[in-house]
Amino acid sequence: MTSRLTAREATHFREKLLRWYDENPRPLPWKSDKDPYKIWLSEIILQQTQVSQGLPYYLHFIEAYPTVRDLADASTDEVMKSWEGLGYYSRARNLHAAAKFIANERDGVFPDDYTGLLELKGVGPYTAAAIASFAYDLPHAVIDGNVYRVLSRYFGVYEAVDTTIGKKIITQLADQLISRDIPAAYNQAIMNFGALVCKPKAPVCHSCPLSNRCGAKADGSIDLLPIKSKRLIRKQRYFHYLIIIDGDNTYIEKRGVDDIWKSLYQFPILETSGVTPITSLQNWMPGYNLHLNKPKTELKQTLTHQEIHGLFYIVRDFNADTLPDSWVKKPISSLDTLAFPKMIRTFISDYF
DNA sequence: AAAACGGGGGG
DNA sequence: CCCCCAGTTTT
Repeated sequence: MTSRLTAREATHFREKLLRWYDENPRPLPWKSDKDPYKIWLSEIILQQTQVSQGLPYYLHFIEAYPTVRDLADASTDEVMKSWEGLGYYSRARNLHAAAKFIANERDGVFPDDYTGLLELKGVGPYTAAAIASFAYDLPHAVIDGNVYRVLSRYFGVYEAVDTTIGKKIITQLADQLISRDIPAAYNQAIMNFGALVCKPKAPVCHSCPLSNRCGAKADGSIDLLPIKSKRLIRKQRYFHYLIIIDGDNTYIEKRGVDDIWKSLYQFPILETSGVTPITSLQNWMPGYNLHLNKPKTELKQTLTHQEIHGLFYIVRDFNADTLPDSWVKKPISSLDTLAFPKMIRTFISDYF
């Protein structure tokens, strides 16, 4: 399936959109100059993240790591701490890896074309197009959630956009629509337009400069588009955390497994498949008879594909002979400087 | 092609 | 409660 537009259709869309953007600019700090480092950083932070949520993190990163070399020279723990609370932590790990790659293998010089950008860890088609256009004025069309929505509505795309065919249709449309003269402005324009006018819910069609030729508007299918086919299944998990009080110290470990929250810290953990609180460590440390009091606190955190139930047990008389190698004894006061998942950070703040 | 990966905000 | 967010990587 191909979606070819006439030059007239494309020009109309493009010019209406650019005119709207002229009248509705959105000043953001990373747009003030064309520093690819700042643009890259902002784009990674904004992946699946709203501007309002990512902005404080961006400001912190720029201050803590003014250049890609500063970021490359930071420790993993420091970078993870800077990212704490923002979610999708692979972004932080990939960001750090890419910074080291640029600083050490490329002498601090950013790739300056789409293909080169794509080789950076954490940079996919969207981010490569964004950097290529914003930093280098190259004509690569960004395709993000806004673009899927705007184009599927305007051009009446009823193919689900989360399928190969649906993505291809949107991509072909986007590639025909982007301005060859001012690709950066065009990309900014369509994303802002999607965020402010052609919104997911309650789009502002009455003041939309494109509504007179909008396919979805014409057949009343605005709230049906874009169509998505996949539905979400959420798994329940039960994490039992041992808060071992040893004077002014406690024990923590770093999550290194292939699972959520990799590279963040946690208290010693036992996972069960059911809700029932545990009362001993028999299944994990056979022969060690320790009675666990009922959890001091229970917290729940909902992630995209799982719901985590955190049960926090206070243990004051822990004296097992041997401890797992991964456990590290730390002063309770030092926990502030390490990165923990949101739920654990909440517990620490409330309890200590 | 599908699943996994966080956390916050809006209706 | 469900959907969405300036998506990418892994399976």
